Amino acid sequence: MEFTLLANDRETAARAGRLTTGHGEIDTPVFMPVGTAGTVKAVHARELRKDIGAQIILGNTYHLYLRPGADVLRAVGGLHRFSGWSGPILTDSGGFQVFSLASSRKITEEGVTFRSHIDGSSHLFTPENVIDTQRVIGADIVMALDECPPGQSDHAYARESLERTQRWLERCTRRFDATEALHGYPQSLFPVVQGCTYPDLRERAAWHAVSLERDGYAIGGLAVGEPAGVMYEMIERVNRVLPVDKPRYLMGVGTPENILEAIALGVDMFDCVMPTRNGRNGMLFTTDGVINIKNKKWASDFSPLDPALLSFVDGDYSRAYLHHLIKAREILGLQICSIHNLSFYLWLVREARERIVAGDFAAWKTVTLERITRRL
RNA sequence: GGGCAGUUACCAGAGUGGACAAAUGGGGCUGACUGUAACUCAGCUGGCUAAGCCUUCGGUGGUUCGAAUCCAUCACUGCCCA
Repeated sequence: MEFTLLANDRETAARAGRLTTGHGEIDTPVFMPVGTAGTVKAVHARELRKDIGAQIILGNTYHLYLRPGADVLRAVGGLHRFSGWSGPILTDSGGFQVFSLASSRKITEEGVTFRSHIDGSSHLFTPENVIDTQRVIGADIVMALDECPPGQSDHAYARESLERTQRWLERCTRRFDATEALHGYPQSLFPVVQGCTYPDLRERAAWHAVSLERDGYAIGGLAVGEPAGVMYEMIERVNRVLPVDKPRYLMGVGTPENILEAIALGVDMFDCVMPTRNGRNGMLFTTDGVINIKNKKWASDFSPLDPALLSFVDGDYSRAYLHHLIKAREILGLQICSIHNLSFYLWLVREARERIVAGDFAAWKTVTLERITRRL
């Protein structure tokens, strides 16, 4: 996997680059729609590719391992073929589920034992078998198994957790380097830098990750309850250590504001469920501000979803019609909201990239944030 | 004309002597959602000079210490029979 830096912003640490994978090129900064269970919820692969312009999407090892299972994915030849998405894929290791499914898992040195949220059965995820599963899934970028601790963890636990995550990372790296891609194209392993909100731990984690010399590096364990300012500080600290010539991936973040701020700090890759989940819950991100489409005030507003017409749904459907669909719990409403919000997120990072290249990113960011964070 | 059932907050609809400003749903209003157990979740939804008070359960008049709940009567609605 290759990463080429094309431009650096003058005032901030923002940069524009290009990442080359076995399934095509990715312009950075990039936003990666989340497709946990082998589908970006409510969105066709064709829409992702053609209408939304997604360049890479996510999958999740934990969810795909439980269902459909490794046997099916091995038999079909990987997730690309299975899902009909022919672009690059990144899979999370299940590390986030250590956080989000905290009530049904147990951490040991060996790995994490989950109680399946589907049928209650127990499954041990180790650094080694998580790599093996991701080989089967065939993601272009695979993530190391990590623990994502809660934002308010104390230093003692944060350190204990980090050190275990580091040992897991070394095991992941050994397994990854000892195995080969199964489906005829290369894969890359990204370490995840943890350390909660403690600068010393973050820096130590970053140095450790860098020492393993991978194709890119992820920053995890943020936006899990800590204030945004603390998150930015952690990103800045870590990015001072990460090599400039490798892509940096901020996992699971975030709001449009979080993303622009993180781009300014030198982050290249993002993913977040916010555009899709919040969309399904009736929240629309637009270039004019945020809309709660459930509100009655949209019932007779026949204007486009977004005046900037970021995707075909924006002009084809009115706010009133979408209000109706969501109130009537029609499935099309979920599709429209998801397509629109993803289009908005992709527009946001694409525009950021152009501004970095053009040299006026900082000024554009200020004006844009003021506009898009209004509540309509 | 006769019989039966009913009339409760924006709508539907529980409640059938005190714990009732009145269950529950819908609707409405807020808020949340950040590597997805989420088309989900939480709060509010009679009025006010607001930890208290006031006015409500078709209208009126009773019974009772006390009535949305019991009685009488009037009005209206639905169904059935003629």
